[in-house]
Amino acid sequence: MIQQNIKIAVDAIVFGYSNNTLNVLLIKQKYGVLENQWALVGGFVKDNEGLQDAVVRELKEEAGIDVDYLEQLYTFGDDVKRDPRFHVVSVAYFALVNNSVFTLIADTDAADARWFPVNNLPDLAFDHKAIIDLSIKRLQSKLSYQPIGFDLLSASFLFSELENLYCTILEKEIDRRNFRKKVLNFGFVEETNKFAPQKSGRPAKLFKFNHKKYRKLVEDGFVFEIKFA
Amino acid sequence: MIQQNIKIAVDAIVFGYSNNTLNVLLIKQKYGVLENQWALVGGFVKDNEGLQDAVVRELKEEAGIDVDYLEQLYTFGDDVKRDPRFHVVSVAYFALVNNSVFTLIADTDAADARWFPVNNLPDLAFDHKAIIDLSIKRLQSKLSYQPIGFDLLSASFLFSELENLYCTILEKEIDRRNFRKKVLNFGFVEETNKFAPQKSGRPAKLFKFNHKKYRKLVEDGFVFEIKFA
DNA sequence: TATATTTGCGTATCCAATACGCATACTAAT
DNA sequence: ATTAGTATGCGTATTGGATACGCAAATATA
Repeated sequence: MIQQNIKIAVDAIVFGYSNNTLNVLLIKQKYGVLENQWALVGGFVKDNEGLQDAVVRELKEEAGIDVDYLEQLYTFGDDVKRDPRFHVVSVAYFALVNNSVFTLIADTDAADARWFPVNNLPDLAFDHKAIIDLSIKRLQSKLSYQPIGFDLLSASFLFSELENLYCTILEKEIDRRNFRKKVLNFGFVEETNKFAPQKSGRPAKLFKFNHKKYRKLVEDGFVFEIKFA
Repeated sequence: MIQQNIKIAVDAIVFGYSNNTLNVLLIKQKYGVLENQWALVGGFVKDNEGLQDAVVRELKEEAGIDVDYLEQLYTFGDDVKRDPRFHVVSVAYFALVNNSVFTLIADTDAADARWFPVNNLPDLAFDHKAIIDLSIKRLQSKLSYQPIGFDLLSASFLFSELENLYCTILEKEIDRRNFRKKVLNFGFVEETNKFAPQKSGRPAKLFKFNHKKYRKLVEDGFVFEIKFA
């Protein structure tokens, strides 16, 4: 049997969107080496535990949440000193939660969990800042060719919310009217008969993302894509 | 210190292109558990060795090559029994070699190395078949938004070769004339004053991919993209 | 009643992708 | 020689989707 002194960890970069701001979930552990240090949700993989299972477990233990979207991002292990204690390879996962989860984050036994706006992050443990930077790039590019923006909103949402989400995350100006036309043309974003609680201006209909219709379209060869000049 | 009985390995999926065929590099190890079994190039990461360093080392040891393109593909570790002996997480890397490397592969001390056409693979060790399938999908999609096709050809190449490469890998028909127009329009594929050894038909100029020009264009905001109906 | 504000729909324009015609330059066969 | 065959290289017409706008509708507020 091979002798090897490398540990495997997983980390989760969880994004939430609220009030026109993109946020990342960070935790401050109550005990251990990372006490008093903000860090990504994560920890060591257990023997006979799958990687994704490990992430799901850590998300539950440390932040008390289930996420809406989860995919592997990248495995960090080129710098053997990224953890100063010993050689750790970390498999980072990219996760999204919708607005209702966003509002419900609470501290757990293990850690203090909080949302931080991506452009106002505290000092972070290890190379977690670099990992978050990579995730943001991934989120930006994914937004263009996969309908993951909907995972950051509530089940029903306003067009202006969807539009602002794209604007703020991609840091681009987009034409409201052309955006609407294009998205409605896809056919999987449907208007409901409900209206949003009134603010100012003309009352706005609530819309829904029809997952079933989207899957069907993809099966028939549809390729999602949203671009801006 | 944490106790953990998981091993970390790396695997490389190396693609080569020749005679209108996409090939994968496989090895049959001369000793050990994988004797007489075709498998991807790979092995366990050493203590205090970076992941990418490990891949580069294995490629040299087992196949005697340096690759032209290398990037992390995916980390396989959801199935804790993917290696029946013990729990192994494998970080898979995606690699490309150009035509001159392709012709030079030789057996090494460690293993017998051979190219196999992707549509005619032998039985493979572990989950290596699934890993290759994923790589092919990655190659197909990368071809559309990164100029990696050039890494599979010689330094100078015919337009028909580039064209066939796209056709065979993407399994699509494309209009020769429009393809040529589009690629030349990019500005980083330049004609040389050399001609290819004559076959039949009108003599064809050799072309080159100008890396420097490409990088400059990208800096100025150029986004590579090649699509087919 | 006027003003501000946001929503929702429609049309004109333009550019890049597509479809396709055809001359060119060679080899090979008769 | 002449003809057929083959692959290269260049050009133009068409079109469909992205872009740029104009503007009416429906509410709150002053």
